[in-house]
Amino acid sequence: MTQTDPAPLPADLLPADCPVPSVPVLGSRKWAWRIIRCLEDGPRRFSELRVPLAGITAKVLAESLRSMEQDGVLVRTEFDENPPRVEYALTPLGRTLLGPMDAMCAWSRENLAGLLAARAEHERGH
Amino acid sequence: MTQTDPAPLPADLLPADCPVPSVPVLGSRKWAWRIIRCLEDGPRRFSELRVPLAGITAKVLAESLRSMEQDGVLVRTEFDENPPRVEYALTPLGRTLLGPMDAMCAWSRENLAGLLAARAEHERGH
DNA sequence: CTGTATCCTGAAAGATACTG
DNA sequence: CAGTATCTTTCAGGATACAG
Repeated sequence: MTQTDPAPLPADLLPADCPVPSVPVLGSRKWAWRIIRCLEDGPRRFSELRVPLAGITAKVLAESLRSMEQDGVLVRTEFDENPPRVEYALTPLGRTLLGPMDAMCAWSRENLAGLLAARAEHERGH
Repeated sequence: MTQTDPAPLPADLLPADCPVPSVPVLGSRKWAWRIIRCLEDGPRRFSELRVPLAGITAKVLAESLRSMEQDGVLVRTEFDENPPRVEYALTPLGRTLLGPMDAMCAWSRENLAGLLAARAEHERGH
């Protein structure tokens, strides 16, 4: 930073192209990615989400949904009925995530097998 | 899990219903995203990486690099010199990540301010 | 049905000291 | 220079029980 390096990697290299260390909303929240996918085709109820998100607990699902609601990528709508009914839907902002996600999903589909193979190879060798 | 799950898949990698639950390599590793960015323009030495990755410890950087090497997205090259010199570079596979990452970075640039505002709003009001 | 309230675990990260 | 070795911390996630 205050040093005089011959050919250093500038400390501001990252902010120029990548403002954040990881992807907001999707980083550091295990289920966020899949939750968004499950809402892609329309609003879903709490219990509806639990089916495709096999294994998720109510607690974690509720936490994830609340967090994502605070980020503005989905909205929670509570209907005054009995039994209670709550729906979650992507916001317009949330929908803008789908494009970038598609790119990442395509990459994963194409390279997941190779990744697993590479890791297995390394584990055998050492 | 105490459940009797008939198909125990790598829960962090393989989807139940959605394409990909999270991004391999980039998910669940805080610094991976930025490390790849730092290698985008060419090989870098260990100490060179520590500059733009301000705050990362040697331990975490080494761990992250090892992990990513095992995934096959980067290679570690050790030169037999004194003082020791080691370079890290993206593999062709690693380079294929840059495209999808660009899409995500663009999204972040465009929406980060809005996200922070939305969260701040939620924390203030409710 | 849609959650909360607790308690617990585990993996990644950070702090610090040391080494070939 | 390029790491390793420990130790501690942190916090998302999971198990379970309970509630409006």
